[in-house]
Amino acid sequence: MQNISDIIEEFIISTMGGDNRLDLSRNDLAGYFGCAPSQINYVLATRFNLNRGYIIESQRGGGGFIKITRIVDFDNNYLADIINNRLNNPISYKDAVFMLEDLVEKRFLSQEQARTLSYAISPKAISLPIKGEDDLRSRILKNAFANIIKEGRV
Amino acid sequence: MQNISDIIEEFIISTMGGDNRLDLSRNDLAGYFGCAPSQINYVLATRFNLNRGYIIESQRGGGGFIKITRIVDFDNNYLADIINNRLNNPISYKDAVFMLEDLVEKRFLSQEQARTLSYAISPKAISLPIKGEDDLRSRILKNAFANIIKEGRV
DNA sequence: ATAATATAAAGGTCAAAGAAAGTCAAACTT
DNA sequence: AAGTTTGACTTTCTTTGACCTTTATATTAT
Repeated sequence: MQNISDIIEEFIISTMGGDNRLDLSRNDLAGYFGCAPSQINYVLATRFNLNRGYIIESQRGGGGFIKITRIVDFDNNYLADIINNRLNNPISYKDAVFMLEDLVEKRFLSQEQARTLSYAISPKAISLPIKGEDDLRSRILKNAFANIIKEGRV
Repeated sequence: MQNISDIIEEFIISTMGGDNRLDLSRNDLAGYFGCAPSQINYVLATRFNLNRGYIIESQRGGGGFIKITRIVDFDNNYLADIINNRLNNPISYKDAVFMLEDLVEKRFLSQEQARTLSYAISPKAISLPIKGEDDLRSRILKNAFANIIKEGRV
């Protein structure tokens, strides 16, 4: 049986229009899917976070809302942030795959590059006898990105 | 009497459709055959591993699954031979680069795939605090090649 | 009319429980 | 000896619920 989080994720993505934004009510959405409201937070935290190229804003109280925005613009800042910040920390396989997909959409990587890298950093490929797989993964990606920048091509 | 592992193996193979893929639930399958769940892992590890031309993906937790994919034409593929033989042993960076170039020349890899992989397996990317860099390198390539062959059929 | 207070209407957090799959070594077969 | 079977323990991911914080609106007091 498929889990609810995946279903909610799909729903959000398919509901998000061409403007890459979506306003929603946490309680309504939870009601619609018959789940606990905090489940929505779980989905947002695991699927619509920065690694995946999303920003969440929200407001509490009467008339409260949750706003999801897909980051569309790709510039040196975005890339620098990835290389200098996010990839200086360990990264899980799942997060890394979403990061790669995000970078394909933003035209920094080709599909082929992203796929090839995803094979190279999969748990099957790099699982270690010691702790540190997520750390190794970010080093591999960091090095690959640096070289791809050096190539100076799309 | 045939052992249960063989029976499960046959079941999996015969259940796998023309698309050479199968999604299964470890617990359900174990329940169906009245064996320990870990028996399924044993069957997968001994019969559906990379050396035999299969790729396993899985997820834990609610809605978890195990996905088996058969790499078609695995047996008569030059890459597959490399996977089965050379890449079961450690490989240095230099040797790996030669191997990649060779595979590009023989048209098993694109330039871009080879370049991307060379970034991922460079000493800078994967140097380890412990011994084992060359071993890690062959595992990365092995996994990447297997997945690239798998792509090729689609 | 204004300021202070109360109430209701959101969303947020966190930890415990649940649901899978993974690991590993001991025991068992052949 | 090699291959198989089992089960206890671990890890990962998801779901739920109790409790918390913030904000808007309604009510009350001055």
